Amino acid sequence: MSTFDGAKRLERSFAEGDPVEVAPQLLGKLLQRGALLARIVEVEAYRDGADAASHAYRGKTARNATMFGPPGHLYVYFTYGMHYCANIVCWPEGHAGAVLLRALEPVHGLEEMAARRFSNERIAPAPRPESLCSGPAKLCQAFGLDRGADGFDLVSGVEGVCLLDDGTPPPKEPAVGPRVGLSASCAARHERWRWWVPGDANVSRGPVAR
DNA sequence: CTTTGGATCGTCT
DNA sequence: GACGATCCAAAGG
Repeated sequence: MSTFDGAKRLERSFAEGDPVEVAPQLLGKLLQRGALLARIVEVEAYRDGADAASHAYRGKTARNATMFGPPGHLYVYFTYGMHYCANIVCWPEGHAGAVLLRALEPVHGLEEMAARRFSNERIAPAPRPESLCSGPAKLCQAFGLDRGADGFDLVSGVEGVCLLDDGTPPPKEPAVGPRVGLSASCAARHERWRWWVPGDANVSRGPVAR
């Protein structure tokens, strides 16, 4: 598990706090898996029993158990019958919270990402780089993350996936807005707990994207 | 350009 | 039995 270009692993303490505080700080950090490397450009925060949009809202279950575990681990869930989404677990063990990775800027391994995203068929023309990781399910597909990756430790990186810091600071003034995909009846749909790098081409296309 | 509908199944009511 | 922390292709302006 080699790091990249002198980038350093994130400390576990980085994820020990409130996901609403941690999320914007993750903008600019790197996700690595083998030769794959990409920079985080869009995130959302999810809390616990006080956040009606969170998987942890109604307590611990088999699906969301990782959210209640120690910080700095990967929480991957299956949704819509065909997609996976990846989160970074926050808060100390026993307290559930996470940051959803919504979009990444591909840095290395674009061809491998494209191969996972667009299996078989067309090798050329090469897909636009912004089509590889510009959504929570897209980035999971590009990185090959599924329920088998749930619980991976992103700090030690022992399972082959880790978070790195190459010194790039988060934006001083990140763009902010409401979270994407919440139903009209969700009590927490107005919370502005989505952050992204202003103007980044890899940010997901949502109702109020960009 | 924007809008719509289909795919597809684990999870919780 | 209903509903997703989604994506894509196709249809409509």
